Amino acid sequence: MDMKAIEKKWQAKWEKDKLHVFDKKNIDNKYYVLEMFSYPSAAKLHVGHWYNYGPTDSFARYKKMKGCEIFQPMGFDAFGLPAENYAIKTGVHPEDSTVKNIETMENTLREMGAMFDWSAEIKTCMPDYYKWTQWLFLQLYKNNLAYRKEAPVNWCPDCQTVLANEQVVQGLCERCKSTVVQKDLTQWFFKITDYAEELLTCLDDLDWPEKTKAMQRNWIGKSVGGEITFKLDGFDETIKVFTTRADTVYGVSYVVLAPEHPLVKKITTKKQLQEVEKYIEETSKTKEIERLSLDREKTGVFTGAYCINPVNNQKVPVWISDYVLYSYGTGSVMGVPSHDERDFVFANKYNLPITRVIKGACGNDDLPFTGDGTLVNSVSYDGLTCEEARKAILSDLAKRDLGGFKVNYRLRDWLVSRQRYWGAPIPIIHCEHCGIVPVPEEDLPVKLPYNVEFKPDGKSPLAKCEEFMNVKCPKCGKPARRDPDTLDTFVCSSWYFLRYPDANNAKEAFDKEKINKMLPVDKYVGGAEHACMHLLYSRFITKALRDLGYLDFSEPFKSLVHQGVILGPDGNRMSKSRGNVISPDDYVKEFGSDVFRMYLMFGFSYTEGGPWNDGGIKSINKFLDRVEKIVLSTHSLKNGKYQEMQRNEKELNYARNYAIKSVDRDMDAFSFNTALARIMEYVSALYKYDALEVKNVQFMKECVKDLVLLLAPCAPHFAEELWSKIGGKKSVFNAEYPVCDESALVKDEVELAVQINSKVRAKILVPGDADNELIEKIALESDQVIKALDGKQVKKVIVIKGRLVNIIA
RNA sequence: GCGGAUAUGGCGGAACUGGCAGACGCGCAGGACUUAGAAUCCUGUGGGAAACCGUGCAGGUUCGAUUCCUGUUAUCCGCACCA
Repeated sequence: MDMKAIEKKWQAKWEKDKLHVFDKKNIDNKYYVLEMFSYPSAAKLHVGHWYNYGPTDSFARYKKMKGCEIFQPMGFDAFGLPAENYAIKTGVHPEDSTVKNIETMENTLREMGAMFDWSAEIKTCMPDYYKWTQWLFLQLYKNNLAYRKEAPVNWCPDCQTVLANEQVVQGLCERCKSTVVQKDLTQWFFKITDYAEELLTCLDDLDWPEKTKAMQRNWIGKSVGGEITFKLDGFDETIKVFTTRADTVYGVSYVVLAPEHPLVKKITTKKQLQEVEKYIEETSKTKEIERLSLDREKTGVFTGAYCINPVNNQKVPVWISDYVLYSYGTGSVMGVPSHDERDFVFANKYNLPITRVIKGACGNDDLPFTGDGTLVNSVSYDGLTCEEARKAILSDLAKRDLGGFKVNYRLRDWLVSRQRYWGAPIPIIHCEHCGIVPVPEEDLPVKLPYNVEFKPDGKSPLAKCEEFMNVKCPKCGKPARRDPDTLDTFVCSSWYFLRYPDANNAKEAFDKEKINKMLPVDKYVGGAEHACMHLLYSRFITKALRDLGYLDFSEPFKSLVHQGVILGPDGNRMSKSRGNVISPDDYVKEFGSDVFRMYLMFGFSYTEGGPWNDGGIKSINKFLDRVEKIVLSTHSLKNGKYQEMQRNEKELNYARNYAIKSVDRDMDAFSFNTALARIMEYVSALYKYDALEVKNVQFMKECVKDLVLLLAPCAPHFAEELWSKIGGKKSVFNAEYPVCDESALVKDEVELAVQINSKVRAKILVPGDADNELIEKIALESDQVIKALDGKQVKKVIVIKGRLVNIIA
C-alpha cells in the first residue's frame, strides 16, 4: 500500500468532514483526552512527542469507536526561555521564531494523523490567551492568593532570573544546570501553601501513578509536631522552634537560629558581634549546593545570648548555624544532642552538654538514640512513652501559652515572577501614591511590547522599555510604572486545560457551565518529569478557581498516565552529543506514520519505554502487509454455498472473539503491546482458516471486517483505506466497535493439565461445560494419570476450572 | 538517609484474582517456492542426553508462588541538614 498517498488522502478527508471536531450535541457523552502540549521548538517532532501523542491518539480513537464523544485538543506552551536564549544568540526575535516554529510543528503534528481538534488550539504567547493568564493573576491577587514580598530567592546567574523551588534540582538550575545562588529580592508569589493540606489529601482518590502521588506527597512534606517558645534572657523577645520531638525537650542543651533569622542581629552580644557577622557573611557566600551537602562539616557561632527552656527554666545558649534552614518551620530549632544525629555532631564539636532523656526498650541504645522509648530525666513525664509525652508536654505548654501542636509543610509558596522578556507581563502598576495597583480587567491584555532590548543583565528587559513602563495610575491618574517582570511559563500551563473547551471565548477565560461539563480531563498523558511542577500547580489553580467560584470541581486530571522514555539504540538517553538520536521523520518517510506509531505501541511497555530497535519496525511493516493481503483477498472471494459453522469456523470464531475481548481490555488499559499481540494472533488464525479447501466465505468476510475495526485505532490511515476498499461507506471511526460474543468463547472441549503432587504429568480433554466432579472423574480415569500414579493412594484432588487439576498422592 | 519503582530466554517484552512460566515479536535454525538471491510462506527455538532445573539472591506461607510475606543484592528515578 502506498502509505504516503493514503495518509494525505485521508487526512484531507477527515479534515473536510470535521471528523475530529468535538460535537457539542453529544456533550453528555464527552471524553476529554489530553496530551501535555508541547514547546514549539525549531526541530521537528522527536520520538518523545510521537511516543506521547501517537499511542494516546490510538487510545482516543478506540474510545471514539466505543461510542465516546472525544475532545482531544492540542496547543503550544509557547512562552519561555529557549526562544529568548535563541534570540540572544542569533538576533531572531522570540516572537518571530516561535510563530514560525509553531507553524512547522502544526504541520508535522497533522502528518501524524492524530485526531486533534484544531478548532480549539491554544498558543500561550498570543494576547488572546495571555490576556486570561493575566486575568487569572488578578483574581488570585484580589483574593490574597498572590502577594509580593522580599525574601531570599533562588537566582540563576546564567539565566539571569529567579527560579521557583521546584525549578532548582539539587542546587542547580533545572534548565541550564548552573549553580543557583541565594539573593534577597522582592518577588511575586502564589499562595499554594494555603492548599497544602487539600493538595495532599485529595491525592488519595486520584487515578494517578503511585510514584507521582508519592512525589507530590513528599514535596508537600507534611510534618506533624509542635511549636515551643523559648523566652530570651534579658530581651523582650522569644524564639519559637518547630519540633516533631517535643518529648525530648528536657534534653535541650542549646537553641540554633538560621543565620538569616532577623532575631540574630538583635540578640548578638557585642563580644560575639564580629564573629557572628563574619559567619553570616561566609554563609551568604556559600553556594546553595554546598550548603545542602550532607557530608559538609557542621559549623556555627555562639551569639552570646541565652534563652529559657520553658519546661525546666534552664538557661541554654543561642547559636547560629547554616544547618538550620530559615525557610522551613520557624527558622530555628532546639538542639537535643542525645536524640538527634545532627545535634549530636554539633554538640560534640562545640562542647555542648549531652543529656539522655529517652531510654530505648532494648539494651543497646547508644547516643544519639533517635528511636522511640520511654522518658527519663524529664521530671513528671518520666516513664511515659514518647508518643504520650509528646501529647502531654505540648498540651501542658499550650496551657501556659508557651507552645502547642503544629503542622508544618515543606511546600513553599510558588515564586511566579521572572526577570525575562518572553512571558506574560504581570498586570500590575506601581504608583508612588497608591502603591500596588492591579491593572483594571477591562484594560487587559497588558501587551508584551515587540521592540525590547532583551539581552539579560539581571534586570527585567521590560524595565528598559520606557513606552511599556510608563503608564498612568488607574487610581489617581498620576504617572506610574508597570511591573517589569513576566510570569513563570508554568503559570500559563497551569490552566490551559480549562481554556481548551472554550478556546475562542473573547469575553471570559472560560464559560463556567461549559467547563463544568467538560472537565475534569478524563485521561491525561505526558511525561513524569512534571510531577512536582505543572501537575501540582494545575491542581492548585483548579482548587483556587473553585474557591473563587469560577468552577465546580476540585481536581483537573481524573486519570493520569506517564509514557516511558524511548532511549537511543545504545540504551542511553537520546542526545546530539551521543549521536544516538532517532529521527521519526526518516522512518515515517520510509514506512509511513501508521507503521511508526504501531512500532511505538508494540515494541515497548507504554509506561516503561526502552531502547529503540530497528528490527522491530520492519516487522510491523510486514505485519500490515499480511493484514492487507488477507483482507483484500478475502474481500475478492465470491460467497460460496458452504455456510456452515463447523469445527474450523468455530475455531476461527473463537480466535475472533478472544481478540475482540482482549484488545478491548488492553486498549483501555494502555497495554498497547499486548493488544497488538492479540491482533497478530488473530491474523494468524485467519491465515490458517484461509488455507483450508472449503471455506465459509461469508463468515470469513465478517471476521475480516472485525480485524479492520480492531486495528483501526492503531493504524488509522491504513485501516480507513482498507475499510473503504471492503465497502465501508462512512469512516471506519464512525463504525461500531466489535462486541465480544461470550458464547463463542465457550469451547466444546478444553485441554487441562493434570498435576500429580504439583508436577504436570498429563493432559486431559474435558467438555467445555464440565463441572468439577466430572473433571475429577475424567482426570482420575485417564491412562496417563493411572500410569503416573503407579498405584499410589489418592489423598486429595484439587480442581481449578479451566486451568488444571492437582492430584495429591 | 527517606520515598517510589524495576530485576523473567540471545533481545524487546507477556502471564487476568496464587493455577501448565516465556504470549506476541525480533533474532537464529531447518524446510517450501525460485536458475539463484531478495521477498513470501511453513516448522522449530529457555537450559539439559535424561531424570530434572529454571522468573536477581536467601528463607517462609501454600496442594501449588514470577505473583503473597520476611530478609537481602543490584540498577533506575525523585527528595534530601525539613528539625
